[in-house]
Amino acid sequence: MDETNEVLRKAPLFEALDEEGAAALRASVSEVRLGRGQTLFSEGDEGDRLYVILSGKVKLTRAAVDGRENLLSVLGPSEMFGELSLFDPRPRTASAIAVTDAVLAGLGHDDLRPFIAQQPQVSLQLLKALANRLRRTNDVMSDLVFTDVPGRVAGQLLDLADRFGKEGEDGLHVHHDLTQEELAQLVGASRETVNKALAEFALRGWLRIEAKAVVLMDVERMRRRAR
Amino acid sequence: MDETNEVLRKAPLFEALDEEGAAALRASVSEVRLGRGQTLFSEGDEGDRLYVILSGKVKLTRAAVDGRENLLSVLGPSEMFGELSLFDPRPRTASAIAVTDAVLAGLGHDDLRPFIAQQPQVSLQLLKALANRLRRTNDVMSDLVFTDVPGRVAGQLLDLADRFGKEGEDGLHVHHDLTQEELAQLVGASRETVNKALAEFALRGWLRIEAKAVVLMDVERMRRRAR
DNA sequence: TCAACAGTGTGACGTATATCGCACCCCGGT
DNA sequence: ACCGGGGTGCGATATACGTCACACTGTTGA
Repeated sequence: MDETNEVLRKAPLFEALDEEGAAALRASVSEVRLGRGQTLFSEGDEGDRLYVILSGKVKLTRAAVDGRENLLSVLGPSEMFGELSLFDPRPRTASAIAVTDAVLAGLGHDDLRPFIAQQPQVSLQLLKALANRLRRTNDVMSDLVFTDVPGRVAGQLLDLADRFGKEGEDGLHVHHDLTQEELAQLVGASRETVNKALAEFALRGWLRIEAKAVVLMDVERMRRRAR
Repeated sequence: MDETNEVLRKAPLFEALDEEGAAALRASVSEVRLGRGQTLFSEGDEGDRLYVILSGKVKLTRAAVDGRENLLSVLGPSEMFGELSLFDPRPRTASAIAVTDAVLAGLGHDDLRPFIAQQPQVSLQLLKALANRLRRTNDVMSDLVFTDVPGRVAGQLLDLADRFGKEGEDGLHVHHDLTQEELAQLVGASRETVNKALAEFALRGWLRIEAKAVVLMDVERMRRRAR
């Protein structure tokens, strides 16, 4: 539970609180452990909990009637999800599935409510988080309209690099933990097209493909290709 | 200024306040009048004001480098926009342009801040509004991925019908005030394709096309076509 | 140790949709 | 009254991408 506190401290929601408040909030946190591929909740479920990722990665997905899937986002440590149901008590509109083994902190609506009422910083922090998410989502939307598949793949890889990238000898290692199928669902394209785009980038020497990871070797060119 | 108060009273942000608070907030409101086609603010501008539409319609647009445009949304009376910059003080990420003559109430960051601190209902209301927007935006994103252009057009018309529709003798009148070009930008498609989709719907007797409006005559079929 | 299977790589083909081209029509301004 | 331009209707052509098909590889686990 020590690393729990460690990561929670960095989560925006807790950062806003004084030591006392943070301790009180932590007390009502429940820990959840998920194995790779395990579902935390599904579209349509009732839900009144918000989660902060302590370790691992989680994907948020939506399914069409015919079974096709679409990834809304992939989240990593210290990131938050499931807040929508707190302010808008309707069934979940996406499923949450662990991409890797993961540990989460779960926080109920009722536990959080008093903090919203008494500590304006908390609501402000939540508002910031939502505003940010909305901006990002709008960006993704514009990309879907304006940019072709290779461009979206490049953009998505750069985004993943920002969040999960580690600088190395031979380039920027992005261990995204996604299959190409999942990457395809994330950019709204078919697995095959994404595969071909990746192959093309590799051929040009812009990146190297590894298992569930890529190594970016020419970030500048990737950036130009994305827009 | 009487109708101003009338519409403001209905706006979610004000609904949450007691009479006293609402009066105080209204006092710091500034009124803005826009002519059709006039720009309120542009992508990249600094901005620390939020707007509530009192009358008329406003579109939020983003432009690609090559000049193509994409409509994020079209908003009508009592709807709010520009809040993102309040919690996340970065330049505006979209332009706001009047689709019809319009009157807006503008509210500065600094005017609103004390209310967020002291009246938790206000932040709660804002959180609800943002959560709702996020859900809608995610819906639109899924549509872009899953649904073909005619489907998206049908869906968008139904959405506009919900917000601007008026039941009439001969069907549900949706006076959206958009050119087909704008409608196309709203669903992320070309003007021509949207035109053909509309023509197809009209041919089947599902709707009638009027100047900057449509009359939905078979909502059920439209709804089935959308998903 | 091998079977089974999930994930990946790549070509052939079909199709939705963008792009281009043009004709028409309505409406507002001179 | 008429001209001009923005908005619309619609066919011909080009193309990016999805779908299908199959072969290859690596990993898991019996």
